[in-house]
Amino acid sequence: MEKIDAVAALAALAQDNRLDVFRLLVQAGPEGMTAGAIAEALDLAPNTLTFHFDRLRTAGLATVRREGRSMIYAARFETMNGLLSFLTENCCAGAPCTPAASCKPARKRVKAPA
Amino acid sequence: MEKIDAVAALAALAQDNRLDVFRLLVQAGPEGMTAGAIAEALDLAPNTLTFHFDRLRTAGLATVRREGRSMIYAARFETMNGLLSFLTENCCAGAPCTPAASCKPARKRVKAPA
DNA sequence: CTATTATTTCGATATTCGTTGAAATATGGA
DNA sequence: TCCATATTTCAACGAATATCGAAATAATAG
Repeated sequence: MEKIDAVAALAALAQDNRLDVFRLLVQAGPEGMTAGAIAEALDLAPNTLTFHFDRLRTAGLATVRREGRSMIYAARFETMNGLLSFLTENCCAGAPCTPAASCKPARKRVKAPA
Repeated sequence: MEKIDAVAALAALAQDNRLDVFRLLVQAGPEGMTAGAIAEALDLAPNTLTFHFDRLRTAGLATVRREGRSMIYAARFETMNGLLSFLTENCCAGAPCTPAASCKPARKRVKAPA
């Protein structure tokens, strides 16, 4: 990950509500979560939430897909992984630290088949 | 590390010049570096630099000490370590990921004895 | 088509941010 | 003491940020 992308990802996560959103997306796993469910869980106005989603997407930390009337957002673990690698490398500055952080999706949540 | 501290640390690192400053501090190791040396290395105005140092210090990512006319700034690896732990935990959401990132100071730079 | 639900877009606003220039402060040297 | 060096403080400024209310858009149900 390039420095410019790391800064973008850091900035995306450096906000209270947005960090909560991302945490929720991480917990939701690759399946993702509807904007409405997140709005309800965090008690955020839908337009405010859209603003935060845009930030996360621009930083490469989230993806969207439409499903019926709902927009389903999901975390991009790959980018988070890249950020952790960047920070670990730049924190340890060439010294042989721990192998580097790694980020994998939470266990796939089993949903009742629709 | 609490969420509020993580947000503070993320925000402190989420800025181009400030991230450069921190990277430089990390490379300098526990010995630290004078404000002037950093200003020269990054071509930043001294007052701008003071502003960024304040942010890093408030976030717990740097410390200062005076030495003669110079102020010597050093990275707080402990806080960086805490941030990496926080992100790793909140990224993997309970799933057994890699042991967690760890951040140790870079090898002590051997300076020619004054 | 009309109404309802889910989300986004737009405009406004208060706040915070990063940078600058000028002046102040602190330390050490002549 | 007077001067140079190193850094901070202060005031100002434009730009970006986070939030809100109102209106617009997309999709489905009736």
